[in-house]
Amino acid sequence: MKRPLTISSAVIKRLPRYRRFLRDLLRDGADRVSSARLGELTGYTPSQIRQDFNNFGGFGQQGYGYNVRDLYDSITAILGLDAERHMVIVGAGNLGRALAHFPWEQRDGVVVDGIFDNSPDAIGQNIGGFTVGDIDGLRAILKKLPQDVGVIATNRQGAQEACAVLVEGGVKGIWNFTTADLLLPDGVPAQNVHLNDSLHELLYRIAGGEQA
Amino acid sequence: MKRPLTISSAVIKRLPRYRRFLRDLLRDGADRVSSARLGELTGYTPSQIRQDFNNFGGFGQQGYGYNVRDLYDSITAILGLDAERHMVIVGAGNLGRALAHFPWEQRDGVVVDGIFDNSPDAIGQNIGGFTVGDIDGLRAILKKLPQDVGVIATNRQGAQEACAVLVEGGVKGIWNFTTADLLLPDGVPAQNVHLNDSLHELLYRIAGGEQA
DNA sequence: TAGATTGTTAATCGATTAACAATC
DNA sequence: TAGATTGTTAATCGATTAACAATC
Repeated sequence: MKRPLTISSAVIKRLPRYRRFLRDLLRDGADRVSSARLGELTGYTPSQIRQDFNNFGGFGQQGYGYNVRDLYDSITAILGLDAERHMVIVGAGNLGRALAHFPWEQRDGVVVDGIFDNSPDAIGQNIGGFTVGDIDGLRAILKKLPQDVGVIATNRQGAQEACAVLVEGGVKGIWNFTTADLLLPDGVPAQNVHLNDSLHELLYRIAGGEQA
Repeated sequence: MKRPLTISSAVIKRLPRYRRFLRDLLRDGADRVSSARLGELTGYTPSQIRQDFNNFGGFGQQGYGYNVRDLYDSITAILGLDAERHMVIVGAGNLGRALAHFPWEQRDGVVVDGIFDNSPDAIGQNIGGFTVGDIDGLRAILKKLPQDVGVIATNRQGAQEACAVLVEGGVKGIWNFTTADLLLPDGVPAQNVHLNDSLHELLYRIAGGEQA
C-alpha cells in the first residue's frame, strides 16, 4: 500500500464513512463488495470510490471487487486506527465532559488519559472516572505518557494557552472545539470543530428553504 | 440583497467565519474594511472574499471597501440569525447536556426550549434549568411552540425515531450528531456533525506527518 | 472462455485565483 | 482629479464523473 505525498482532504473526509459501512458489511458476514454496491450504501459514485481507493494504490481485483476485511483493515491503518491512540482533554466544561464520556476506546482504540482545567471549581471533580486535574497535572501526564491528541474544550480565551501547554508536552495533533485560530508549529495539525458554524449553516439552509 | 437560487456549500461554510471577524472589528470600532484586510484576518484571498459577497449581490463600494456594520448585519440576515430561532434537543446523554448548556441564546438568539429522552433514567433529571421530558413531552412542545431545529443527540439506534417525531412535529431542520443516515422528507435539511469522523481525519493527518 | 469489475485515462464540472475595467 | 478598491470576467486549478482497456 503506497502512501502518496498528499491526499486531498476531500478524499480523507470520505474514508471514515467507507469504514463505517464496511464494518456493517463485515458484521453481516459479507466477503466482498463492489464499488457499485458501496456506492449504493454510501451515496458516492462508484467512479469516485475507485478513484479514492486508488489514491492508496488500489485494494481491489478486477472482476471480483474488494475484499471487505482487507479494505476495512487498510482504511483502518490509513486512518491511524490500527494502534492505540492517546488523548487528553483540556477544559472540563460540559463539552469536555461529554468528550471524556464518549466510548472512544471501545470503538476505535482511542484512550482518554485525563481531563484538565484551570478553574478551581472544576479541579478535583470526578468526571467519568477521572479526577479533573490542574495545568501542572496536565504537564505531568504529558511527560509520563506520550499523547497523540490534545483536545481543547476550553473557552475561546483559554484556547491558545492550553494549546501551548499541549504542544510543549509533545502532542502530535490538536482537536480544537473553540473558535480561536490557534498558533501552531509546523507539523502539528489542528482539526477544528466549530459547532456554532455548523448550526449557522443549518439555519441558512432552513432560511433558504423558506424564501425559495 | 438578491438571494440566488443556489449558493455553493463552500461559500456558506465561510460566512460564519466572516461574521466572527466582522464582530471583532465592530467591537474594535472599525467602520470599514477592505477585502484585503478581511483576507489577512480570515486567511481567505481577497478575490475569494469579493466573489463570495457577490453571490448575494455585493455589499461594497469601489474605492471604499465594505461598511463593517452593514456587512455584519447582512451576513447575520443571510444566516437566518436576525430573528429568534428555537431548538429542542433529543437525547439527554453527555452530548445532549453539553448542547443544552451552550450559551446559544446569548450569542446568536437561538433559544433551547427543552431536552428530551426515552430512557426512564434520564427523564425527570434536571439539566441546565430544564427537566428532561419524555417523547410525549417532546410532541407536546412541538405542538405548543414551533421549532426551527431539532437536535439529535441520541445513540445511533434511536436517531431515526427521534427524527420522525421531530419532523412530524414540524421542525424545519435537523442537527444530527449521530452516525445514522437519516431519512428525511424533501425540504427538511439535515446538518450532520460526525465527531468520530473528525477525530479520524485528525489521526490520519498525525499518522501522515509521521511517515512523510 | 465469458462476464464482471477494477484501475486508469480522458472529459466535465465547479471552485478558486488573477486581472482589470468600472466607479466611488 | 488621483487613488483605492470593488464588481466581474477570464484563466487556472482541482475534484468529480465518464469511459474503457486491462485482467481476474
